[in-house]
Amino acid sequence: MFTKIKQNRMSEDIVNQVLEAISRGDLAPDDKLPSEKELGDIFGVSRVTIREAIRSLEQFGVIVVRQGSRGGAYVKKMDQEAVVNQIGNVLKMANVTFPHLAMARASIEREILVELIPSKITPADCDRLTQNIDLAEAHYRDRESTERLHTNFGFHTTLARITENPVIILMHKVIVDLSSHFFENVEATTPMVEKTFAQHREIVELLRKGQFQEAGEVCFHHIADVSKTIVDKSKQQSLLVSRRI
Amino acid sequence: MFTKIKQNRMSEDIVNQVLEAISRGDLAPDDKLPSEKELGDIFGVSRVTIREAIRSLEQFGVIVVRQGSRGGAYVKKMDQEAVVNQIGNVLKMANVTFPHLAMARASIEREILVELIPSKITPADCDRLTQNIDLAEAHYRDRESTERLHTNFGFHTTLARITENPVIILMHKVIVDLSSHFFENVEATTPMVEKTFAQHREIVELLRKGQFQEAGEVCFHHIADVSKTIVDKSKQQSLLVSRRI
DNA sequence: TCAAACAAATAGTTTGACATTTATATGTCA
DNA sequence: TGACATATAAATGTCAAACTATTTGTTTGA
Repeated sequence: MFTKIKQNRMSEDIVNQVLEAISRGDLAPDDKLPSEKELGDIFGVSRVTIREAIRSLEQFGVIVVRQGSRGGAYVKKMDQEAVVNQIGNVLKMANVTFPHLAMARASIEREILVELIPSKITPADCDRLTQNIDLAEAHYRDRESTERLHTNFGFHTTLARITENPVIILMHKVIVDLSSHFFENVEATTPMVEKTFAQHREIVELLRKGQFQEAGEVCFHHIADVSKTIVDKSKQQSLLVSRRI
Repeated sequence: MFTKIKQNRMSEDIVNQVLEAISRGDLAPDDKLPSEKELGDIFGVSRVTIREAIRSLEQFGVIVVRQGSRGGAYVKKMDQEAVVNQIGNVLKMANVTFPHLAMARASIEREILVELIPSKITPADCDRLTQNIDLAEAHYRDRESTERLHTNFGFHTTLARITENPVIILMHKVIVDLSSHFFENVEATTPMVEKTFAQHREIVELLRKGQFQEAGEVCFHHIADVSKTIVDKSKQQSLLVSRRI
């Protein structure tokens, strides 16, 4: 019926006003907020209060603060990477385990292939995916394992991006980012890596042929497979695969 | 190659130490941090610096601060609701539209039904779903429309919870919460509502019979349908269905 | 021309004071 | 004794003024 009110704290009020200004577009990325002193005059509060508001806004992720002569609080571009990082940070405090992430990822990617991509994908996208696999193989030949890992994830991220659905892209990237840590701590064996390349190629081929349903199945089981391998290997190395991230 | 270092700011250091303490479990939910004065002595900094750290931690969502006699900074329980809220806040600053949310939701729920639920669901779960529909119908008869809406969403949230996968549960709830605002601004017509009840019942029946694939399809199209209705109605009322949330 | 010194602007921090809020203890009166 | 008012104490909330540290632009001098 009634909603609880809580007046208190001027810094909160300032935070809200700034957030709204950004939301409205009155403050655009790279815009500079007035200096702490000026903000104090504008809002009629002391520098201390302004600084507290700035700390909140900074933690919220909407501004960056630089020191020095041309320093100050600058509105941050809320790009994908920033949003993913923020969400990732929040999720780290929840009790999420690798198997949960893996399962979610497998399911989301299947939907990406089966439902979300068909109306969007172009031959150019397929070419880009193929290039990605080629690059990953090159990295593997050159023994650049972290680069290879990164490129491999790039394959899946590219798939997500084809959907042009920011919700899907973001959720997928959050999951991939949080998962990647586990991959980095497991040495990849040759058959494992080559199987990955083969399955990636198979997926692209199916996509080119318009066999989205089949591509989705291959992808689902590909991710389930790889994740199972990671879980097994992690257990051997007694890593905390089932503990929180 | 190299990773950027950025020392500066004692409050940052304090934030990190507190976060780590919480992560380690040295600080559990409902624990009280020392008072600002004491923290100042502990870390060897002034109260102002402590307060800035506290504002960051508060915005991060890991503490709540109460004023007054038994006041202070208390470690917050990072429950599902809190995590969902945090992520929702972040997502509000991204350029997400209702159709994106709806599509993502339809896909995720199909996967929930097809892939994630079958190994988990029990007859008791089905009973709970049926009860939910009954309750929603009761609300509808009593003309309690917001209650009905809330209960209807509860049906889908219950489905997600059956997976026992926190990643899925969280992502789903974030999407539902962000979507709900659009539903609230559209008057529901009788045929629309009754169709929803019918489809919910159909889904439960299919689940009872173990026809998960079919249940998934029904659910997918149910959500797609309802969302399309919302989009159309919103356009009539010239709501910002395609603007950011 | 280049480098060192300087100047200006801005965030980072400290200190000390006072205001406000809230739970609890204390006191007073019926 | 019980209920209500009042005082008290322990927090957070806010302010003001100064000092420090850092960054950047500008001037100066060899």
